[in-house]
Amino acid sequence: MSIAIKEAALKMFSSYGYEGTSLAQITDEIGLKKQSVYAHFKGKDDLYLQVVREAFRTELDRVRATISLTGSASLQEGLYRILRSYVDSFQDGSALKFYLRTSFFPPAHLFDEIDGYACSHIDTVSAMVRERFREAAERGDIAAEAVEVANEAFSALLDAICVELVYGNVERTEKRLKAAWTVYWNGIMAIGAPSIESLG
Amino acid sequence: MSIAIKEAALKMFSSYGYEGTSLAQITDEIGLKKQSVYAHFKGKDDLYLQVVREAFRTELDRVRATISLTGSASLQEGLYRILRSYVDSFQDGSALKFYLRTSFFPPAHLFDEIDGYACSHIDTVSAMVRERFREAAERGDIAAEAVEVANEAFSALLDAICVELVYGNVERTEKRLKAAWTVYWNGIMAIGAPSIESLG
DNA sequence: GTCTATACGTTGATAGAC
DNA sequence: GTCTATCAACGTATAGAC
Repeated sequence: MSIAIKEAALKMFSSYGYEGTSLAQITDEIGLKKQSVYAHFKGKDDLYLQVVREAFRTELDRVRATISLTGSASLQEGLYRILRSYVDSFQDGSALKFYLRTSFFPPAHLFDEIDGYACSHIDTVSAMVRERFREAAERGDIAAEAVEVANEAFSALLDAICVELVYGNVERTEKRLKAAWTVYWNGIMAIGAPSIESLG
Repeated sequence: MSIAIKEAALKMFSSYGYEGTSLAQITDEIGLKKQSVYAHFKGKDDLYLQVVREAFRTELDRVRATISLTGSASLQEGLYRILRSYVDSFQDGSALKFYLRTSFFPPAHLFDEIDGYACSHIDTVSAMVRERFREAAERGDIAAEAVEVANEAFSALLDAICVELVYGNVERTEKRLKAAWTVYWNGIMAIGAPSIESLG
């Protein structure tokens, strides 16, 4: 039952936020009375933070698995598959949706704790992706001097996809992904390459 | 006094959200009692929606003025100045900060109205920027076939900058802007140009 | 573990004196 | 227009029967 509460909480919190979700709304989802929450959690904050920790863990595992699967693919294919995985895994009740909302606008009194988790998550993901760029540079697929810029720009691209997911819908996100990816890939291939103008 | 209430409301709402901000918190900011709000507004929703409308208007005016000022600049210079203006204008009590929060996660019972404003805002900004791309294509500064893709990717870049503003800080945003802009500009210049590989 | 009953603070909102 | 007083509703949280 404790996991049913956390599942319902994840769903409601990611749709309505911490302050916008009451314990009654959560328990109504699974046909329970709000008082029963206190048999499993110390209170609302405890429930929320447990959901935070599990969702962040789940989300990191998902990203790690996705990146791991791209090990044998080309850089181009691998990066694109990573981006696509975000679109594919975003839905109601998903750890990704909750992660995005709570990272962007955490409840003020829990900011420090959540910000710690969020920064750690971002750094870890960035480090894993950077490793892909490094390997690609070693193979000569991209310029060595492009690694840091490409990695930073990739995290920006990732955020842009996430924004469209929380803000718009899947169709709009597909369109954005297509355009931004084209520009991004052309852009990192041009770094360290002979410039267009000097060839003109 | 009515504008003082709206200023305080803008600040609190953008930091703590609709549900996370009480009328008492707003009036405390300016040494007023919460009951006095009802002499100027019908209620919390009325206050919030008036703040929404004014902030969206202010933000659109700001963007329009910025883009207008880039009329004589090159595409490269103009686009970069637009991006920079977001970084420069983001601060506590700014219409931009409020706009971002309420657009991303509006209170559920006001979703339809706010979503309407937000979509209108995005479409208007996108149209203004598209005009810059169109002019650049006419001058031959970019490929004609690049206009739509460049515009869509630019709005993605813009969102990525905004995410870093609400999420991180100005320094991190500067770093991201530098990297993402380099990749973006290289990327749109490569569209319609002879590919790197075909020159190798 | 879940329920009913209850406590208690805070919320948005109204009435009326000044 | 701002204040004090007051309200009903809802929030989190606790106590105790089953």
